[in-house]
Amino acid sequence: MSATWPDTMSFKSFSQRVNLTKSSFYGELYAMHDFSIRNQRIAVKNLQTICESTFLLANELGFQAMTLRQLSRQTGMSMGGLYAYIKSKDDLAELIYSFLNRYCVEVISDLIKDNLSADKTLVALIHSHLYLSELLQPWFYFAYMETKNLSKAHKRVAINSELSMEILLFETIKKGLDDTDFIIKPSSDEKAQLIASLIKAMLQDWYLKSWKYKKRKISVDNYADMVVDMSLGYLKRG
Amino acid sequence: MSATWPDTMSFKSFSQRVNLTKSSFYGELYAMHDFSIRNQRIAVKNLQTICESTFLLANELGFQAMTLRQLSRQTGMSMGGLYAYIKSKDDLAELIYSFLNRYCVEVISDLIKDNLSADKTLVALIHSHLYLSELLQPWFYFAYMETKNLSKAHKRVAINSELSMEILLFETIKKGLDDTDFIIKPSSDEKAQLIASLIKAMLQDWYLKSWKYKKRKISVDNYADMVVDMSLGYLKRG
DNA sequence: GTCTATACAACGATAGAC
DNA sequence: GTCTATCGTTGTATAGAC
Repeated sequence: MSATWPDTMSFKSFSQRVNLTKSSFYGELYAMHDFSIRNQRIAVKNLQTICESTFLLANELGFQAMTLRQLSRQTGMSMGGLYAYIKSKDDLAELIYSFLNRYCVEVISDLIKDNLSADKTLVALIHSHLYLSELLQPWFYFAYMETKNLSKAHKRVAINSELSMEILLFETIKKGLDDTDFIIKPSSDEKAQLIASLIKAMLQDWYLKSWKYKKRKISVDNYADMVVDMSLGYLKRG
Repeated sequence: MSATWPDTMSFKSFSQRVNLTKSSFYGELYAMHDFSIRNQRIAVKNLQTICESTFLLANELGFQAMTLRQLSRQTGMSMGGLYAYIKSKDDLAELIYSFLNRYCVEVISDLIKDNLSADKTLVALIHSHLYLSELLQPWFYFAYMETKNLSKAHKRVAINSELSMEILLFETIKKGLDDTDFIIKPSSDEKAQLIASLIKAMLQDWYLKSWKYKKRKISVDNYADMVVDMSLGYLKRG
């Protein structure tokens, strides 16, 4: 996750570059928070079980409706065992949310370092957001649906990070207008911002309705192409 | 809600046509379900209070997290008083969901009776969906976010009605391709369906992120124009 | 038609054994 | 590091007075 991004990005090449394996991913989660469990091998394995069970239950019933007794049954751990990893039920939601946030910021900020032209940056932003949400679909879905359950402080972070992708899109569109890569008539910041919002709505639908797209056998690459076509089509046409 | 729709539809003209007043709306809700309360005037007033309080709490905390004690406080009614209107907490969610569903089917089916050209139908579908969700924003938001809390039977209804708007869009796009109003290259049903999904994602963002658009002072008419431009732009360009 | 008072199940959380 | 047993709280729901 360091060299510049290639001009055409596929899900396959993205996955290879990010190189997200379960053990490295949950290893980072373990490293971030300081858990009372000292044995890393055991802790990482249990963290994975806890997170995946939470997604299974929360994405079916909602996080609030999910009880810790259900989670205990699903993970095969006891209530006491669970509480070795989480301070409270709310803490579990915040653990998941803040790790995802930190992880994504890392990947995306790595992406935009390269100083590409506006249209290439826009394409790269669309692709990488879709690919990242494809790799971490349950995490993205959970973060979107369960923001309500976060504490006030975390809620503010959630809203900011929700907006940061939109700001990136917006600034790229503005850059494209300045460089006359893009045309909007009549041109205005409000309009550029609205386009950014609409692009983000399309990006979010990929992980919010993933069951639908899987069922229709639409690949993330197909989806990305269509979003790019609609966005750039509009921006290049004027 | 009977005559044909005008060629250009604004939120104002839509509102006048649908003529949705609180008393008529909650009157219909009272008529649909049979409540034990015989005094219609009292019942309609209380139903409005209950629904609006539910939206206030559920859209802030989530429906599951909202307790009936909180709802009792918010409505100014006692627990016993509430239970004169609902059989259970889940019943409340289903009451809200199924009434919204019935109401929307009525309005939308009324709309597509007119046999307009594909592009006019598409514009009409986009406008009327946005306007309806603007008039009933808390209802739409609730229905989207709280589908998880419905019973299995209601969940299936929810998914079907979620798809029905998409099917309408899809069939309109296909009609436009047959009539060569629209161009997609290479043309395929999969692609037409994907466009329908993306349009719906943009429509949903209007009521899911309404706080954001209100804050930016973007009117539903502005939003509708942009969605139409992006959709028709793509479909007319090929 | 609405209230107060209460039943009782289920929840999150913890202490202490192992 | 994990389990069992248990605490206190809070939730949904109802019975009976008014």
